[in-house]
Amino acid sequence: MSTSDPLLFAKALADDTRQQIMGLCCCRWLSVNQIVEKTRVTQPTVSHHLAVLREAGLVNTRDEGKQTFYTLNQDRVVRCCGQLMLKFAPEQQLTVKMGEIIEK
Amino acid sequence: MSTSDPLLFAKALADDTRQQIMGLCCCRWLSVNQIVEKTRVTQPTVSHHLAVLREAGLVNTRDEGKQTFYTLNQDRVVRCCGQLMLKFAPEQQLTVKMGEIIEK
DNA sequence: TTGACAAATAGACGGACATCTATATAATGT
DNA sequence: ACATTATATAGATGTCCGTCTATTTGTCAA
Repeated sequence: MSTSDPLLFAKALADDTRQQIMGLCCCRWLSVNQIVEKTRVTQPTVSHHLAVLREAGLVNTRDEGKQTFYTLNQDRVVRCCGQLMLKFAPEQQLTVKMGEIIEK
Repeated sequence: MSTSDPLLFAKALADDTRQQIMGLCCCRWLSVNQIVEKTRVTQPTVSHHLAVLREAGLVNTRDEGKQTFYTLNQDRVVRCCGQLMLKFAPEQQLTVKMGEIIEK
């Protein structure tokens, strides 16, 4: 799962519900049911989206009894974005520009 | 075109042909026909993909007589990736990690 | 072991989209 | 004006994918 395929990454992000789930799982662990409660889709649909995110390496999982908890893999987000920028913005002064973006 | 919508950005990237076109237009200006020659799809298909990239602000255009030249908007790639990281990797030390990614 | 709950899987369905052919629009040269 | 070339647009078609219902798998408690 260390190969950061830009296409796989982009496809995983290319859905509204999935980005919503990513936002929910950012900085915290949530069970599938907790995610279902916070979205407008059914449990199987959430499971489906979590599978897509898992295959893209974008979430970490932790089993606990009957429940499975998910959290966003922030490190992977950074590495995938980094890959994208290396590929599609090779002429840019990345460290400088990133500094600007982070500050404002 | 300054609103960097993460979903629009991801959808624009979520296609193999489109990423291929982005790679071709990276660091140089190409006419539509030149792009067609370097891909395996027809001219209308290339025009369609260029329209998607244009609507996402990912390409710049220059008209010259009959031809239209396209080039990748690297600055926007950086800003969109920056937005994604701010949204989905808020706990990461971005400047540090980006440094690591750029070096290796 | 049975019942209840959590999550994953299977299968169906509808809409979104990538691609094509055909045609329109626009610019240039004869 | 007409022919030619470059690009965009229209419309059709097939495939992918997001969503649902129904069911299965797995875990825990009584």
